[in-house]
Amino acid sequence: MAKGPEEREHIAALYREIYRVVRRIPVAKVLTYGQVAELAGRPGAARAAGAALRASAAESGIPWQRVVGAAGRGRARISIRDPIGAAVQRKLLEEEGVVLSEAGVISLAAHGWLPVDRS
DNA sequence: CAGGTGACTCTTT
DNA sequence: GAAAGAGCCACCT
Repeated sequence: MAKGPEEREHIAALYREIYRVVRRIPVAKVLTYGQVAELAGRPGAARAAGAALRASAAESGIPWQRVVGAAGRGRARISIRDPIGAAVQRKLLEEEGVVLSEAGVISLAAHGWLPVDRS
């Protein structure tokens, strides 16, 4: 494939934007991967948002636990496949006040973050 | 370089 | 409402 320097910088810029968006999510609020991608200026790149967050898990200062998968109907749910990782995210969210059902489902009406409403 | 994978999402069965 | 299909983007082999 041989990615050119331009394309690589483009992707690096996308990651930086994704991290910027995630860092702005308030405590006890969540965004879906799709919303993060959209706010980062790349609608449709939800999967890329997931990859970016996976890579950022090791870094500090990024509240990755506040990004979840869209489940439709104003609902979202933990989307990490690995049971251990999912448990970690659940714990982090509960510690900051996010309410999750036993199946890991979160109400966006209660915890969904609307950037325009940031007061 | 091509094919497989997944922390995605929406539509249709 | 779960399961399957089809798009999507970047990563890894």
